[in-house]
Amino acid sequence: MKLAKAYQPELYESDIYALWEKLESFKPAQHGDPYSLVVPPPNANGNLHMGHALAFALQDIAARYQRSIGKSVLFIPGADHAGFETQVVFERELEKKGKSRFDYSRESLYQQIYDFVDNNRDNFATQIRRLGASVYWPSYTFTLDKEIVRLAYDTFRKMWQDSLIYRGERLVNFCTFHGTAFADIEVEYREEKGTLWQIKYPLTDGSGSIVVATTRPETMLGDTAVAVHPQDSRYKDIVGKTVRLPLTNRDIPIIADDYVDRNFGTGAVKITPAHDINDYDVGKRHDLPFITVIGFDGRLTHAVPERFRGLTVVEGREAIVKELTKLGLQVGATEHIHSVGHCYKCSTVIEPLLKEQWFVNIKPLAEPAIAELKKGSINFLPLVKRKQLERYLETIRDWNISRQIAWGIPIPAFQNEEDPDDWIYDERVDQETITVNHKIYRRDPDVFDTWFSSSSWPYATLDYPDGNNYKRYYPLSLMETGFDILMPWVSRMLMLGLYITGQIPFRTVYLHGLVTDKHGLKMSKSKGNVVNPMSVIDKFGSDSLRIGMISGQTPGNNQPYIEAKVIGGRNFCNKLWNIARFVESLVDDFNNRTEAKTETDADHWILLGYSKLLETYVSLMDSYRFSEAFENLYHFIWDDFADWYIEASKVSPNPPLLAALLEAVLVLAHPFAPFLAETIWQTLELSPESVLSSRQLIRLKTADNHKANNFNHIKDLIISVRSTIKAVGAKDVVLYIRNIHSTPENNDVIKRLSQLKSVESTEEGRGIAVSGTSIDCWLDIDQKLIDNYLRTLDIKIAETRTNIDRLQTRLNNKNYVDRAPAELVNQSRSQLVEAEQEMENLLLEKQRYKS
RNA sequence: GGGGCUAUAGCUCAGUCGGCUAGAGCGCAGCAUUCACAUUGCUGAGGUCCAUGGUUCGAGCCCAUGUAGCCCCACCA
Repeated sequence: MKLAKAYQPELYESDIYALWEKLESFKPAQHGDPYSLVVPPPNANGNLHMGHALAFALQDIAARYQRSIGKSVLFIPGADHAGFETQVVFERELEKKGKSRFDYSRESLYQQIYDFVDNNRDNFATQIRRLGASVYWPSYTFTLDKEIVRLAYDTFRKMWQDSLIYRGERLVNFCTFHGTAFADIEVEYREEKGTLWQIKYPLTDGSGSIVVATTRPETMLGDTAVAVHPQDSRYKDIVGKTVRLPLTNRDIPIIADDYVDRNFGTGAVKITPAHDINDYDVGKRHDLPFITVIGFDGRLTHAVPERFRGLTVVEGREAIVKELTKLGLQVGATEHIHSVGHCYKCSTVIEPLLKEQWFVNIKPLAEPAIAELKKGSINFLPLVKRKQLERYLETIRDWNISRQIAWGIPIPAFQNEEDPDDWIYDERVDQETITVNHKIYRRDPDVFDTWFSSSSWPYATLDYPDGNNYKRYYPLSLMETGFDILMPWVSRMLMLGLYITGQIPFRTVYLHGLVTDKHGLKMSKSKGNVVNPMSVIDKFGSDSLRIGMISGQTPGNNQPYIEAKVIGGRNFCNKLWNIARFVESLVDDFNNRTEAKTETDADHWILLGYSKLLETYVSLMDSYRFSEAFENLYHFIWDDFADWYIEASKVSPNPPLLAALLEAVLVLAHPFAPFLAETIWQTLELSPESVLSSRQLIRLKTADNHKANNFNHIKDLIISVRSTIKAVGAKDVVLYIRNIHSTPENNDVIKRLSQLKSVESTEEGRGIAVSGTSIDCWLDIDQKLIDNYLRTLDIKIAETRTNIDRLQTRLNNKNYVDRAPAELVNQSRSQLVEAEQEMENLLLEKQRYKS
């Protein structure tokens, strides 16, 4: 089969992926050291975005590279039910039909969302295939798969038995629009302008009053104390007295607590234990009553005077301030900037509300994780993220794992109808009530936080505890994910991994940054700056997208999506394609070719280049420096192979060597351009038994360094000649080259690549001397151009002088000579000798033309 | 309030152990054109490595301070 003139990815990509699947190319090899990685499961309901394109590129490059060095690679794909996220998406669908989640039972809602996600699954898997991800599909895992649910239950039960789970009425972050609680980390804080009101609370005994400062007057109806600082002399005498809470007939105590900041506001704080996290702590310390005045619907409750009941928080605030003002109790209002928590989906202000929830006592889990981090047993890229994670774990609060949504794993806990404190663990979650010991228990309607189950991902996907995969591939070699989920996900995987398996869950964590638009702004639908990876593939091909994403990429930094980089990738693919076409034109049968012999200087030079490349490539790939590895490969293929070696080949072709080089280079390129490399491999029918994707790195024969270096001199000469010809504006020039440097074949290369009229061997110099090369040679240029030549000569003389001065200054510095490594000093010395020689030649040359 | 990141060519970014003339891609200027490839080739211009101070024989890199932009965490009633 012949290669077409230009690479058209759309003609090949889907066939190539199908071929890989048919041949089970991504099935882990029987032999070889294990290397494992798991896709951080994208939301099963959605389309992949640019962040996924980057993540899959990085992961797949790692996987393919590791296969090429003989590892047994297990690369596991998966999808996340993404509880709350997905329910929100589904609710929007319902909304379009004029329905809401309240129209259905929890079971029905679950089933509908399940079907909805199931319908989208093909779409999702197709996109992963289009990205070329070399995942092993039979190991595909979904976060609601039986085994995953099983593990979530086992984990919950183990924690229950270890007394790490407790149920408590705590303040939770509650979104009154979505009707569910969130973990601390899910709340989005924003700086906002608010008002700080000063409100006078009269003392019950009529002996005066105390003024408190608050941004939330509506919660005063739930106040159960006023707090001042114990050392605050202003209030010393009234601590222990009570105040009559305005708008109510309750008397509440004035207490002393050093939580209070004397310098803020009036130094007196109203304490509302049921609606503020700090007040909650104060309330606990002082054993105050908890009065809930805001309900889960975001409206004032029955605990407030009738005229305020049912008002929203905002309405209540207005009404209360109005009434206080009328009573003369509102004695000040100043603008105040503070940060307010919002629901990250709907922006509703998060209310801290008292709610019974399941919590994980996190300290015992965090401590071993911190210890592992400190030991450095996990390699972080970038390293700085390790410290950040450590700090996060040191201050982490207990983890609320209940969510009040339908889409998720039901919590396997039941409550005694008679005794609310009697909770039992039971997995019969398909039943609303169960009977145990003649007592009726009612199922907790809540589901687990998504992170609770997805944090078991590293071992759950490996069939913990009995699976062979677990035994062979745990801990994972690599966890590649976005740095935005370092805290919510990576931290929890680490804690759970240690807790359940007793081992770290992964050896290396690679964190990529956010893919922004070209101006560095976050991509979002509302800004209209979203680029869809699938349309990029349509336009430029999958490999081009991949190369565009990883070139210049480093871990931990955001990176803009730049189309020019994708185009650069496309051009590279085209270059490699055309190299293959050139080689194809010289080789009849790739499988029955004679062994490559090394003949010309160019042959030795390219072989030496390849072996250097191979060494650099392996060391960079091993340390996850993909961008640099690719850059080296890119320049070898484009500059060395195409621009020099192939050009030289046109003078004296060595087809077997060209074929061997092409083959070798395709193996190195395939992690970066898998579709292209495989297409060439298949089309040229290289090693027909195996696809490229299971081919290991190829070591070529060694080169003669002396001959290779000879070609370097030829290269320098050609560059100098080109540059000189251009500078003086000559055409059709003859080059004379001294006999000892000359071989007929190199002369032909020089002639061709410098576009000379001819190259002739000579004993004596004729014409102008070519500088910047160690080969003695002369260009026979037209006398009329001598002035131009002298000008370029002067420029060169000036440059050389600068160089000599710099080297001399350095060598005159006694400290340098004494303290710098001898190797370096010697290098400087020989550089100086060289430069001086060059100067001498240049001056002589100038002298020749002076008259 | 605590912690962190970033600042290098017109643009987007690399730069590992500090090593001497700081790189890439794109863009720009000029030249080339039936040749594997115009998705091309060749030649070239373009930098106070944010600022100041320090350490060092030597600093883009290490230390200190500052400036600008960004992020994370946590509490501000």
